[in-house]
Amino acid sequence: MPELPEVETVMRGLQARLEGRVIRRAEVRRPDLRWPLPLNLQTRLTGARVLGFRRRAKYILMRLAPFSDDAATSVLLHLGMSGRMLIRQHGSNAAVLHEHVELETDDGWLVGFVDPRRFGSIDLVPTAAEDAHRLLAGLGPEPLDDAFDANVLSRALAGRRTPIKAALLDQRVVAGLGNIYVCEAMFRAGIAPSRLAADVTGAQAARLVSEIKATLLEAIAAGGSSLRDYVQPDGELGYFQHAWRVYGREGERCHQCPGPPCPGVARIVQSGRSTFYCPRLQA
DNA sequence: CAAGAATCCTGTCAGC
DNA sequence: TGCTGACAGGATTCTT
Repeated sequence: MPELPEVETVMRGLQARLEGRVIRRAEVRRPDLRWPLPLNLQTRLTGARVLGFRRRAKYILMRLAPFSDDAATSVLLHLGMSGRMLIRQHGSNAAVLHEHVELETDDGWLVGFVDPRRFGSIDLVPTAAEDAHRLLAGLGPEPLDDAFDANVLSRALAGRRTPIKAALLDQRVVAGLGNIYVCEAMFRAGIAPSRLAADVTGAQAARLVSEIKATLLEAIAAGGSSLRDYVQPDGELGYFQHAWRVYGREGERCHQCPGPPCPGVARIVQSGRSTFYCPRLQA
């Protein structure tokens, strides 16, 4: 479930294992994921030292030290719907299904990119111009940045005749939210998902901003605290249990309705995707 | 232009 | 059990 908090947790796990290491061996096992992979990906990875990581929206950027004659390059990675990173020690391993890329570090660890649905992507980008990459250039503000505030959100929503749910999923409005965290943040902010973006008031935008930040921060904290070095015993990196208040809870009580019992979490479909919400608390 | 649908792909689960 | 259809955490591209 790679939305922003999961991607952040995956990135921290990669950082702990890869930062400062040299990639002794790289294996790119297919020519494409969502898009064609760079023809020189395997070559560029092999022998490269990993300098550091950063996250932008749901993308992970891994900076590589320059080879003698070229500019510093970053690997741009997106997990799509089903992408996972797998970390394990060299040796004693059966083949993993759908492991499309595998790295081996100079201290004997294997880092695998596993993605059954292949909606993920990997590209190379000059480190000096990471944000100019076509996949990053159009992204809206980072939700956890101070620059993402009520005014910024209000301006982004102004005039949009689309449901607030769809607007918050639009990565040009705010970058990093997905279906789960949008549902959770709207529930916490008491905003009905079908309300038109343009009709969200300034006060409601402020409430949304603060609940988006709180929801994401809590999830990141849960990921960091529930994983040892961000790796679970099975080697899966960065995924964790989290108790959603409404997501996936159709028919259950929301536990926040005052007075009479909650009528139950409702599920509707908006632009082809499930929305979970409390019909009484969200207006 | 904006908004919604269709699309890429595989795995899982409910229902028969 | 095996089959079928619905659905899944994303985001671009195609239609209206």
